[in-house]
Amino acid sequence: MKAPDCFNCHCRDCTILKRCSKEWLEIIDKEKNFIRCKKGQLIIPEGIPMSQFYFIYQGKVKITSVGLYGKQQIKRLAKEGDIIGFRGLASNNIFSASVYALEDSALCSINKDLFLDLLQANPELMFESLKLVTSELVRMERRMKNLTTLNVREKVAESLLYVNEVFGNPATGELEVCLSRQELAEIAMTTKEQVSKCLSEFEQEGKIRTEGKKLFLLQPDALQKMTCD
Amino acid sequence: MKAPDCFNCHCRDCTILKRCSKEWLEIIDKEKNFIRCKKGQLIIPEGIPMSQFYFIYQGKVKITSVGLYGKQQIKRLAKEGDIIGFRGLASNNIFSASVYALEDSALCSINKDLFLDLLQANPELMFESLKLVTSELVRMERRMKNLTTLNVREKVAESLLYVNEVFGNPATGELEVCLSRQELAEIAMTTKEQVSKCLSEFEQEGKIRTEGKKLFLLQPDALQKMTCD
DNA sequence: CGGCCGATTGAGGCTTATCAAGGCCGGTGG
DNA sequence: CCACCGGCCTTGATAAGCCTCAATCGGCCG
Repeated sequence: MKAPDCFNCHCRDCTILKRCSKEWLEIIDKEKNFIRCKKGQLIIPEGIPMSQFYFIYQGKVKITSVGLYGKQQIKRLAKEGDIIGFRGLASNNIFSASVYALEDSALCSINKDLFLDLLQANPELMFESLKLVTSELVRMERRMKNLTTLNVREKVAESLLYVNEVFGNPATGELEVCLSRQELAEIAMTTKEQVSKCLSEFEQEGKIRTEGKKLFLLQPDALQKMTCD
Repeated sequence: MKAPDCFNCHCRDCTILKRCSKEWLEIIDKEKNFIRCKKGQLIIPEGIPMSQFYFIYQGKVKITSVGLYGKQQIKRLAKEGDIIGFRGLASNNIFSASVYALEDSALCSINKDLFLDLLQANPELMFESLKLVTSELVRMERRMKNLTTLNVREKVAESLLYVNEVFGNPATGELEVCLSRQELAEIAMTTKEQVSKCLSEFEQEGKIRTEGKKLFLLQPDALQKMTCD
């Protein structure tokens, strides 16, 4: 696959490109890097200085970080059109998480300084970015509340809803992503065994359906009722 | 106490006023509301539409929200100069938390629309707001990681550090705020009994010192080492 | 001085993590 | 084509950590 051009990008409608003048599009198109990666591959390692902004051109990724005793946590899931790098705007420039490809993916990146220039030159984009970061903050606080007050069963339900929010097919209820039990556990902050048991229960209760590796949410409302909001 | 005027406010150096032109200061001064409240009082109730931005003029507050089964959680602590209301920028306009005064306090508020106008008219303020919200997001993610991966003892340590970050006196190590064991538990997401036990341990180990209702951090580094970062 | 509220400390029980055994594929090689 | 292997998933037993409950203590205020 060769690097796409920004003018005809299928992500033209995303937060950033949508609000760029022709001149800025040209600059970005010229300056951008293009990165391809295979399923499972580490794209950005934890701990490096955050000098780039990344845009997911294609595919799905997970953003993880590792805590005490090597305990893994999946902080966020992202897909085509999403942006990675805003957290670098806070004083600390070190990237505090790793990004892995959940399937074959492709990303574009531009230098952080270039993005900052673009922000300054484009008030509308700045405002959109503020709203974007704010809504991430709100979502993070909701997840925090769920993960710290709910029991295991409820946390697994909440996590399924989160995965559905990002990767779910509203028509079929299918979670169109391949996550292992271990990965679901790292979203729900529990163990793979507990996830397994909860999924079995949910299936018996008719709330979800499994079909090989596929997962369908049959009664998202029933899951919703188990969580806080 | 009568309403202060914005030109001579002791918070003139805060995020907002610092970046206001004289004209805007006049408008804000004229449009602002001034609210006083006693210790323990509910200032903003959960669930109301978010139509105002609040600035803490004086005092200390806690921002709490209640989860399933009435379980309380303290999401954030704030003090003089801090701003409450950015979360209203996300699509959902409902305020998802309550604000209580931890001591006698005073707040100024302005209409959300006025603040939005001010933002649009002032790119520098917009950018500062973006950085502010981003750093809140980063801090929230760090707390989330701590509260979901650490054991009780470590969570209590982390919570003491958080309180210290907001209300701590760097010179003496004193946490200059009066929080009950129950409130500390709602920060650490555990029970008041566990907090009590951990504090006793920490004191025996020389990490903290209690003096009546006062709390001093003697070895913040030792507490730090127990957490993730 | 008595009563009340919050803090402390200990005992018991519940939830959840850990460990272990067995099952179900998908891939590989004979 | 089939046997074998390895990885992941499932399920049950066990153990540890934490919450809940209860009793006691201590300070504060009337």
